Amino acid sequence: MNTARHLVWLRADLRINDNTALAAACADKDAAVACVYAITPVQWQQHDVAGIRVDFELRTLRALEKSLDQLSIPLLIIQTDDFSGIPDALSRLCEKHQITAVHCNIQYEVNELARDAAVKQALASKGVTFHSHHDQCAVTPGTVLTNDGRFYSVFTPFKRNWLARLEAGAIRLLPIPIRRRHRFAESDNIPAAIKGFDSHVTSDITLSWWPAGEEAALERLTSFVEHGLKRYDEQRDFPELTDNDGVSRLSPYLAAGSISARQCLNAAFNYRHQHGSTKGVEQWISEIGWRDFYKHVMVGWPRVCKHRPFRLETAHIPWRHDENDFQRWCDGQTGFPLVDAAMRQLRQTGWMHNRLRMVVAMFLTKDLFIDWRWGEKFFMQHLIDGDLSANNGGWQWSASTGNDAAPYFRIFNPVLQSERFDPKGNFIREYVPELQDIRDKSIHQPKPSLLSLYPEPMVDRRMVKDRVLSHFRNLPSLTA
DNA sequence: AGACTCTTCAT
DNA sequence: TGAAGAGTC
Ligand SMILES: Cc1cc2nc3c(=O)[nH]c(=O)nc-3n(C[C@H](O)[C@H](O)[C@H](O)COP(=O)(O)OP(=O)(O)OC[C@H]3O[C@@H](n4cnc5c(N)ncnc54)[C@H](O)[C@@H]3O)c2cc1C
Repeated sequence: MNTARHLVWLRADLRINDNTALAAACADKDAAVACVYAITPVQWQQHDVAGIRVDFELRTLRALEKSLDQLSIPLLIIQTDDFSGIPDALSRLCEKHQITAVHCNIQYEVNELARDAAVKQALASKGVTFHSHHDQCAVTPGTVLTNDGRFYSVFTPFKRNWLARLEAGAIRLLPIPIRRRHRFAESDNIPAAIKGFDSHVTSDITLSWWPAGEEAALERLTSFVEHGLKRYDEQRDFPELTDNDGVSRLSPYLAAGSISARQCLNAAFNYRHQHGSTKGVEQWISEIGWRDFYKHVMVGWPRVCKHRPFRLETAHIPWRHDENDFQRWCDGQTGFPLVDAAMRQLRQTGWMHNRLRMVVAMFLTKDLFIDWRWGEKFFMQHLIDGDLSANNGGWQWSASTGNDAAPYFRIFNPVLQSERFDPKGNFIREYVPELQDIRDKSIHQPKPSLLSLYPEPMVDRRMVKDRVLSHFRNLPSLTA
């Protein structure tokens, strides 16, 4: 008798726990199942995927291959330059192995949706069915709507509705599928590296901060829930507490899909059930809410995928395109210690603390008045957790071009932010060795010195607010 | 998820 | 002299 053969196309869901597409493909206990992953270097280049993110993903795949093997599910690899080659590559794969159904979890970005539509069509012409599942968000985009049936553009009411939906029923995590009885292929080799995507981060930091795979993700979650969750609200704004579980550092695992947002929420809800609610738990649940929120916004307003501002009236703001100033920001040579420490953290570790992402993004877009899209791109090129919706959301928040963004007149002062959130200068000293010997408060704004290698502040903050106001003050109000 | 200035009122 | 609150952007 012929057993059914199903394919799971893995993308941003590199796990066997709580994976909707994988579970669907395995629902038929007798079906033989294979997974496939597509390497698309030219597309990645166009999407500014960071080398360290590719490296992380390849390492994740190696761990995943082992756990899939336990289920008697091979992991296949296809490679095409960009998305346009995928319909053909998948069709041929299905033909070769007589696969009749392909499952995947939806990615909501514009290019990814177009890619999937083309794949569906190509497969249909070969008699192969294509099933795309909602999986990435804790609550499915399009199902959290305002009373008049529109997507929320403001977080607070969104969150109220979103949370009510989650709390209405228990979160049910999908189990690991049972082992297959039949196997129709062997796993392909997973390349150790992809040309053009070298990680900019040293291997010792990579190994200590970013162990890859599902198990590593679950360990990170467990450690954070145990040590950080309760006091998250008090610790989350202090970058120096990162190594003490001040924040979860789960973002790369969520971006690669080594862990699901549902698994994270489930852990938080369980903790709340056992130990009672704290501000910390509620705040962290809220952060997972932001992740869902920005994905929902992207579905409701796809223009944010296309370098366009959410607030259309800000489309013609004459942002500066000054290469030299931009380069100093990229290099962490602005002369503002906290900004520079943050940018160097990004380059040294592939990650940056949330408070600092806001500080450096606000500095680039407001103090330097440089185009937020330049910063968005640079972040994508260096972040291990680079994610279009969260990154775009964060940049448009900072630039005041987004939905529910920072009001244009509410500009961070990087020196005050430094005094408040790195009071002892511990974080600055960790990443800016030139300032290592400054032990007192002056580290937030070092006195200019001819002997110092550290640069003087690159901008006179007294003119910053006037410039921003002059461009934002008289914007027409457009809606769409 | 701010910063700044000005006023008031208690030392 | 400065803490606290209000108003402004
Ligand atoms: C300018 C800017 C750019 C950003 N770019 C990205 C990005 O490319 N990828 C990314 O995952 N996050 C991005 N963020 C959001 C946030 O900074 C990171 O998710 C967070 O710092 C990751 O650290 P963590 O896992 O320890 O977070 P935690 O504080 O432990 O939060 C848990 C999880 O909640 C989610 N989350 C938290 N805050 C946000 C947020 N503001 N928006 C969306 N999701 C959030 C993340 O998935 C995170 O892993 C950006 C923020 C800003 C201001």
